[in-house]
Amino acid sequence: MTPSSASTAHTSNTDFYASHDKLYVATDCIIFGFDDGDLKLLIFKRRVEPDSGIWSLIGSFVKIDEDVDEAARRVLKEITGLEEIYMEQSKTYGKAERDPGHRCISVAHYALMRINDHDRELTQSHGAFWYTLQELPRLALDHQDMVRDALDKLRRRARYQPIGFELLPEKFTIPQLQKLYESIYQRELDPRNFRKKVLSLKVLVKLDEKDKSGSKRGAYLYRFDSEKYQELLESGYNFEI
Amino acid sequence: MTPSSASTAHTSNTDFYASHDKLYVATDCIIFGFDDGDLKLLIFKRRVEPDSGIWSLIGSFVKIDEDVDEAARRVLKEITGLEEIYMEQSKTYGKAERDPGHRCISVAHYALMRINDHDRELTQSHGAFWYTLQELPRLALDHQDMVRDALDKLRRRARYQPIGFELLPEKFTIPQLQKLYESIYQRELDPRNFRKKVLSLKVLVKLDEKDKSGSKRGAYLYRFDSEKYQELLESGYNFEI
DNA sequence: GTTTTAAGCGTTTAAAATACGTTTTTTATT
DNA sequence: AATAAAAAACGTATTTTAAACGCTTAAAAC
Repeated sequence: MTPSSASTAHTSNTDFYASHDKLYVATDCIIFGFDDGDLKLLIFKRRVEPDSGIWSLIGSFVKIDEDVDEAARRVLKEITGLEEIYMEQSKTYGKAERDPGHRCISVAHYALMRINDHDRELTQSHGAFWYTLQELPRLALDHQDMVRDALDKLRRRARYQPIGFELLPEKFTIPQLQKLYESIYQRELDPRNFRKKVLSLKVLVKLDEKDKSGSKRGAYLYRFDSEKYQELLESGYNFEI
Repeated sequence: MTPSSASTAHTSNTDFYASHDKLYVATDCIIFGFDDGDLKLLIFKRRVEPDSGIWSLIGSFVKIDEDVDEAARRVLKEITGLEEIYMEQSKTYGKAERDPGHRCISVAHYALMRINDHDRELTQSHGAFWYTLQELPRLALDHQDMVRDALDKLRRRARYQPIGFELLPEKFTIPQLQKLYESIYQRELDPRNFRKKVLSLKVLVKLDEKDKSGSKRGAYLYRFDSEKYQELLESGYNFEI
């Protein structure tokens, strides 16, 4: 009855496991999106009792034959209809008392997605809505901590991996990209220095189109060149923004 | 029967949980130590069947009423006899097939400790030994991945948090500190620039003692001033090495 | 006393970050 | 039709930080 992973335990005493038929494992998703110049979070208003009306992250139990990250992808698909979403494991929340009444460990994941991409009706039919970080209501359980920690990880990772592009449409302008980084780091950046910096990374391709929605003059559209980025990585380059 | 954390699931369909009485949660510890100029890892040779003789990380099941990080601390104490060890959650390993035969999710933690501090007899009585990263034998299950990922996280974190000091004795010399960073990053550093950099951080206190073990001339001992570090942090300073 | 070795202090050069000026393109206004 | 307004795009100067390298010092070994 000793599973071979737990066989790594240096004690072979596993009899406390007799009562372990009540340990649940779940996953909760911190879903980030960028729209209207603001970083937003997709949260969910429960419609069923108990706790109907309380905002929380979207989650689910992990099935017995399912990878934990697969469970997170399943949740994302159910709520957004999308399969190819950038996702990272954030942190596992394992306090014995974090969920009153039951022992449940949650493996949080954060996801980055383009808000326009997904089926707005589907999310609304689930009672899910986008909130800016400023407007965010109080969340259930330790979900507040989950958001804080995920944001922290997102900020750190965005500095050395080009994950920002996951939040923008395929084609975007430099000023749009700047607004994204400003909303992630919650501080203003100098437009001239920002432009210089991102163009020096050599992973953006300038297109012949302009986007006129943001200004009179319009700004050139760019796209992220992931092949070029891979090449650069392989030649020992390190991205940093 | 719906736990309220999983109540964050937007689906109330929880009947797949019927078979969940066989989902185990464990923790495995990646224990780093620094000795003799080298970064080392404490690993464990199983003495009992099955898998006797296979090297692996040290781990244990999480008890039903125990915080996950508490479980990791318990493991650390059992194997080293120490309670106050620096520890961070690393990552959760949740592939359904990671442990042949049983469904077991493992929440890995990495720990940093001073090798001389701990009870060598205790570790040896558990069949645990220190190995350098170069000498590391093949490990059981996905423990190889756990080591790689933990090392990656350690490297990233060591750049912006003064965690290196957890691996050194209370009093240490600048050249010792340099060797530590060299062994973490696996590359040589210029001693003159390194000295300049760490002293500019203003968190080391020079003592009136010298350590003569490393050279004829001897090098001044320093200690890390954690109060000063906290002060600096609060005044918006950010440590970076 | 001379050699050897690492510690400790310093300077020079290169690169990166920051601050800020100017021109360009287009729409709106008079 | 001329002009003002606003953001985009490009450029330069300054400051800060990182990298490269020289020299002196202290103490043991010969």
